[in-house]
Amino acid sequence: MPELPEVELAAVWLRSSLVGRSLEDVADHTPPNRANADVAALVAARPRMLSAVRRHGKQLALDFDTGHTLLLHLGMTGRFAHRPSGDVPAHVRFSMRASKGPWVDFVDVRRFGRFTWLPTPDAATHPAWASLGPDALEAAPADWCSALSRRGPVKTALLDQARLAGIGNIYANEGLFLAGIDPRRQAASLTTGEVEQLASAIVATMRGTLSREAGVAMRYLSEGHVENPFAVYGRAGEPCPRCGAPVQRIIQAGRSTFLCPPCQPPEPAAAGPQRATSRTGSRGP
DNA sequence: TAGTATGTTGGCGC
DNA sequence: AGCGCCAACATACT
Repeated sequence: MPELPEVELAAVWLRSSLVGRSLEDVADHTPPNRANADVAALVAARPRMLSAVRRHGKQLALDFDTGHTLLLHLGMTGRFAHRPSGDVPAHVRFSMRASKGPWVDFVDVRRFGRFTWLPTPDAATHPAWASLGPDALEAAPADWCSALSRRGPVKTALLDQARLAGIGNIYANEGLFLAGIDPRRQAASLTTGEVEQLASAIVATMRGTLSREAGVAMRYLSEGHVENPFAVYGRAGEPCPRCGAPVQRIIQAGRSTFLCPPCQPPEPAAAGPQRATSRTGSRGP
């Protein structure tokens, strides 16, 4: 379930499971007909230790003692899980095991996860990292303003990893609802105050997930269904938790958008140009 | 069976 | 050039 909070939890979990411990085994479980050169290179390098795990947005960098780095994106369904022993479950791509520890499996049902094996620890220069905007949990107010100063709907702008890194469909939807902003509004039409409200709503929702799932996420492979913890995401037709009106689902840029129309009204037409002008003017050269 | 799914990317058209 | 839209990627579930 990887957006920024889930990737951060994966990083924390990998650090506590593997970093600094003696690495006993690394195994490639990719089927031969889908062989992956980067996973093969990881195994062939025979690393003895995972030295550090870093995260930026939804990207992970696993630094090994050999000087190599595995860049890893979890895609839609990538996740790590403990396996005490026994048969390798379906959809495991590769596994690592520290001495006296369980196997740590990278599992990816839909196989949208992407790896890149780098010969240096300098992940920051790789395009997958260099092209990312500021991390959503670290971004300053000015970063949010500039990320949302371009054309296009605010919902779509939030999903652009080159503007702000780490926001996915869930947190974009939740943040816009909590801030009372219509996802269809032009990003550049938001006032500075609205941008600040949106930023704090997204950060608060992310921190909520981090604290709620700390120590709970990345459990064993078979887990029961978890209750949807979000206000509007995935709740089309259900009553809005604030006003009771039915949550509406629309499509933007091919992705589902959930909103409560009364709580997220369109921008009043008369105020539009004034707001856009005031913010643009304050950023002048 | 058809529709939908938390992400990214490349191609196409404006 | 830059931007938005959409299909594709692979698989599971309702």
